[in-house]
Amino acid sequence: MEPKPRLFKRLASSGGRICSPPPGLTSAGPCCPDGSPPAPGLCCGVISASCKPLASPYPPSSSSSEAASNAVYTVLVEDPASIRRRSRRRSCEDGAGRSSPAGSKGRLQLLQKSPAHCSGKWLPAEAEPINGRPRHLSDPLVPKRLEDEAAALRLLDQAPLHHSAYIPVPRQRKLSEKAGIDEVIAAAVLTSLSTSPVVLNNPPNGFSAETNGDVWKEVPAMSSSCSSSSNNSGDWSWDPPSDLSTPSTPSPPLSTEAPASFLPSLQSELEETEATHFLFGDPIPRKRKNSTKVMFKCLWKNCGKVLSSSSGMQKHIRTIHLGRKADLDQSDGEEDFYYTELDVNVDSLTDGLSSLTPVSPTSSVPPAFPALEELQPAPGPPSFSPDISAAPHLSQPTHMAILSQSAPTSVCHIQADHAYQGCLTPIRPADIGEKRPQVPPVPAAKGHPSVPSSMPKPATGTRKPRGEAKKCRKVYGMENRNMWCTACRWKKACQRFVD
DNA sequence: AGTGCCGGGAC
DNA sequence: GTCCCGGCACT
Repeated sequence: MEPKPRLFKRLASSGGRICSPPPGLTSAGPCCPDGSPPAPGLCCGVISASCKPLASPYPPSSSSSEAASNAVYTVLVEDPASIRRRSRRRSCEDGAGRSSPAGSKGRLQLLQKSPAHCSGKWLPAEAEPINGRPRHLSDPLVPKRLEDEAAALRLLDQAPLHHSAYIPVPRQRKLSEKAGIDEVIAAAVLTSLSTSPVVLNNPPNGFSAETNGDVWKEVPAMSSSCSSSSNNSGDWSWDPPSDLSTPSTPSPPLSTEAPASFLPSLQSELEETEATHFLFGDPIPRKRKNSTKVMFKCLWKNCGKVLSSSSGMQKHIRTIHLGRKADLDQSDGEEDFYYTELDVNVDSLTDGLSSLTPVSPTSSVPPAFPALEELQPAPGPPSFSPDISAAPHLSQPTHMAILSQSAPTSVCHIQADHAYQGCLTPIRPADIGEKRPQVPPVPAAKGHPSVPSSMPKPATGTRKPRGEAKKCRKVYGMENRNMWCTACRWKKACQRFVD
């Protein structure tokens, strides 16, 4: 994936906010709406609609991002001297900090405003060249406060518009170590800033006021919710233990493997879907009543274990259900699909916590499945976004309709099917339907240790009575065999429409 | 006959 | 371990 061209596209077309040296000025000076300087010698501005990419000096073989990096855009900036808007033309450097040959004539710091992705597409903090050289957060020449603000702004601009509480689940997160550190710093700053009452009362769409000074006040809200809390996607993997007792949503582990199985051709489509989820779904309450505590419930079939920390739950799932090594902290994020977050009224908590499956009326239960969100008008978290790509086949409308029709408890059915997919080995070329998330073996079928003995078990030697439920063959027909659950395809007991 | 899926085999 | 399929039980 090459995020940069898209970044530019969006930035250019959607009034992307940037920082640029004030006209005729190179010295630093407050010029942002609230008076805080975005960076030394830079002014805030908005890319106007009349962007005109220049011919790229690069050879034809150069990437589009390179071409984009040389584009000249008309930028509306606040002139610090006259405090009036001016139209300027600036040569843009691409967001990754690669200076274009034309970089000498313009120093733009792009503050990405892509609403769709908090995921690994954001730009490393140290990669934004200012005044001709890369500026790193650790740069001693940069005042600490500016560092923090810059980091906060970067996070802000990478956060989705309108919905600080809506968390996208990234399909892929691969952050450089440096970038990760910068994230942590920025997240810490934002966290501290997010305690402002202004933040908590922000209207979801407050961000639309691009040029309004208020937008800056909202920075903490937007980015903090994205970076340090309410993230079910795992975009922001920093999940300090101290955070676990706070009413934050789980911070899923880095997922760097899962995306490997995704069809490249689906990438862009999935991204759009992701963005949609981001904008319209997955609300996770940022603020919870003091009387409630966030718990994490294992959704694994017949498990239902409830833990108080996301990391604990992930470990539980990873070790107990996924059969992975406990000592491996590395996770591909798959665990995210198997637990949900519960807002539990602390008062109702009892000793038997592990056996509880409390569901508070105010609970925000993240759909264990991305596609399910579309079926839920009520705010529910991504899961994935949850990773929408985790179940590409379910994104098919017809499929969804069928599922929702024949499976009142869609989650259960999907989970079951999902579970059986764990038996899949990656992808047989002929069967696109195989492109499903790799999921652990279904506990019921394998007699997982964690499965309670109460699990109904057909007497050995006797055939399981045929169920009443329609099976994949009937539902989808032979012609849509690729839509069958794996079990059905293998002539095994159907795992999607279980009886 | 059509379907569900067990049991076993190939890989 | 995954994946497939013969063949039996059931409708």
